[in-house]
Amino acid sequence: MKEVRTRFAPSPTGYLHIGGARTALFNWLFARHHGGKFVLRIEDTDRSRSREEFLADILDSLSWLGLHWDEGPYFQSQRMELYREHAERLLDEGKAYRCYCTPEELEEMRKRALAEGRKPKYDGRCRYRKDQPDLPYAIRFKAPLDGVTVVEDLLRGKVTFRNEELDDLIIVRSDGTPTYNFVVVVDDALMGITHVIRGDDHLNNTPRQILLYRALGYPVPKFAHLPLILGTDRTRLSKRHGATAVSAYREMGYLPEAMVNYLARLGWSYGDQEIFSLGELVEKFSLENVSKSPAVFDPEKLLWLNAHYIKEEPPEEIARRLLPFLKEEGIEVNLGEKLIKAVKTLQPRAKTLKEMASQAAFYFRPPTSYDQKGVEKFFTERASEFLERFKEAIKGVPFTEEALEATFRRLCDELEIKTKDAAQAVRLALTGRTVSPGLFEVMDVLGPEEVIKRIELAQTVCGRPAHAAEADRTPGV
RNA sequence: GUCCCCAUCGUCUAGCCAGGCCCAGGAUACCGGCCUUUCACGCCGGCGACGGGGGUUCAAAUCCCCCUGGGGACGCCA
Repeated sequence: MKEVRTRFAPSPTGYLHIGGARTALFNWLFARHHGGKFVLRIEDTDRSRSREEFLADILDSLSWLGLHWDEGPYFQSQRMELYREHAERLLDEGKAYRCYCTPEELEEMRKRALAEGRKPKYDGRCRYRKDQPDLPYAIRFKAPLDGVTVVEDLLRGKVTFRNEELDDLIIVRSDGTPTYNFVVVVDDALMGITHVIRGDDHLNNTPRQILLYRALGYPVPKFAHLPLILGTDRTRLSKRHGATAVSAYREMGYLPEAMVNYLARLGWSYGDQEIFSLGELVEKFSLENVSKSPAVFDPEKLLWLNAHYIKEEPPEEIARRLLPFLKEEGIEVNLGEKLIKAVKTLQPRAKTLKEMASQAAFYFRPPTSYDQKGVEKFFTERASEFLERFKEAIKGVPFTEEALEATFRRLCDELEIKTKDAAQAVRLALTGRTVSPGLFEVMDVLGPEEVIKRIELAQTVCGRPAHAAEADRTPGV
């Protein structure tokens, strides 16, 4: 059997978005699953809208997701000669013709057709034209006027189009540049693409493309049209629905593993399984299990998967990826033992790396203020006494979670203070907040000197009800 | 408007092709409980769907038809 070759062909007119990423993923998975090749091609024939910045974003995002291409990127802008030759050939063979209609005229015809409730369609007025006026012209493909064209879709089966529904599409613009439906055929044919896997929005283009393959004498590849990804309002996912760029999720602290896993399950399934690694996806992916109906993008489920991978991956790895997010928080640390320990305490608590960075901040700088409600509730005189005794007590025990907890509990009994109240006072002293990872793991990360230092700092505000009204102020004043 | 595609919990989906094992399973979200030094995690439980109507059949979520609904396409964009 012939080697499977798939491609992803984005146009650099926008960031790589969720939908494009899923198309890329499915193509990549299909090729990998069948031991074939995945080709990257950049469709930059629209020179005015293409931008370098978008190209970089697409390449970076694909790499970030782990979707490495075996060939390319090819650039259509560098293949113009090829398209010109093909167009010329069709012209010579009488399979295409010059059209002198102006865009304005065509626009006019379209409007009228729509207004009269007809399908807007070129009437072919230049098709039989014999003269060749000295005017700018576009080149149109001469499509059959009757009969049908059948698309054999791997997902949907036979889809039949009546040729009379199709019109003579423009393959070369009056400025000499080729159009999408034409270049895509030339390129897919020349690049030996065996399976064209793309969005449902291309299904209507497919019969025209098949006609072009035939006219050009190239073999027709297999097609599979994926259902579109929709926003919550059930219209095609777009910027209006919030963040849609893959890079935006990366910046928000999502892991590529979570994104890939989510994208894979959006329109594809494998029984009841929810969690898949890339390798597992390669092994299990099949077009047969791709659903035919459009799917609504659900950020909540993506978030859940992200939280899952944050919990599951090795702390060292998470710590490494956390670094840039810490930097954004103004925290410059190296990938040391303290960071890794801190990450361990945060793994079950953070849903994104960004969130984790913010939660981790207190490990690296002492509180500059204390949660106001917490101060009122927990920085009582009793707590003040407890802090003093606890501070002294821990100096005499080994600094391990177990020993610290034992000491803590003993002291609670002795001073007849509820563990909850004591714990919250200590938590507030150490972190400045009423919410944090477990007390003793926090202490373990901070180390004895820092713990004592922070308790002493807290003692300057704890147990001074007169000042409670202005709580949340800078401690030590 | 015309053409094309689609139709199971709010959402992602299993089941459908090879009808009975499905008064429909999983996940997420939400609600409740347990665990507990806070918050999470985790565990347990709950809520929640076969769009409607006709057929075919002993039997239909599963097969057929119609309706409805949703989406997409109709560019000298890709």
